[in-house]
Amino acid sequence: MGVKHERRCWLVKSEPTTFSFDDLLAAPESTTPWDGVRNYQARNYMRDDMRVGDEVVFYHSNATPPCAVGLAEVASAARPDPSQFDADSPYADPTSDPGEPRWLLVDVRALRPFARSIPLSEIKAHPVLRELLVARRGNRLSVMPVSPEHLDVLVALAATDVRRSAPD
DNA sequence: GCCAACGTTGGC
DNA sequence: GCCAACGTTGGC
Repeated sequence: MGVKHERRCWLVKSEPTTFSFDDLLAAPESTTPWDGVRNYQARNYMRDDMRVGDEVVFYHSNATPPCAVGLAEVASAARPDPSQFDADSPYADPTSDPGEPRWLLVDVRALRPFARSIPLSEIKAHPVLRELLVARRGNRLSVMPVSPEHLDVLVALAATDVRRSAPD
């Protein structure tokens, strides 16, 4: 028997007015290069820890309400982010050395939208999900780890109908 | 639009 | 190496 890889799970943020989960679903192969990450910690997660097939929660930031909207997966290993060398890109970094690019990206592929989106308010109020990094005050990472246990809770919650406040 | 939190920059 | 200034993120 081969050695079983431990699951690694992630959450990525995107502003839906810039790039939404629907945009990802509509992209060729439902896949896009996750470019523009300009934070060292987020870059290091992509470079050192992300593997093809890792599950990814897609989160809409700066949305009304901010919420987790669907499931995606890592679809490539980390590679240089071309936008850092594109002078016309808002993500251009003229100080990055093409021989040793500073910024990396991975491809992200949409798997399926959640049956219902889970708003941040519900994540914060949830006894387990409140531990998520995205629920922590002041957190600004655009790529962050999520434990498999937390991801499972979130996915199960997102598969349910909106909870009724009273039985019929 | 406001502002708290955070990362980065640069003077010293 | 410290830290104030600044820019950005992102919830509200």
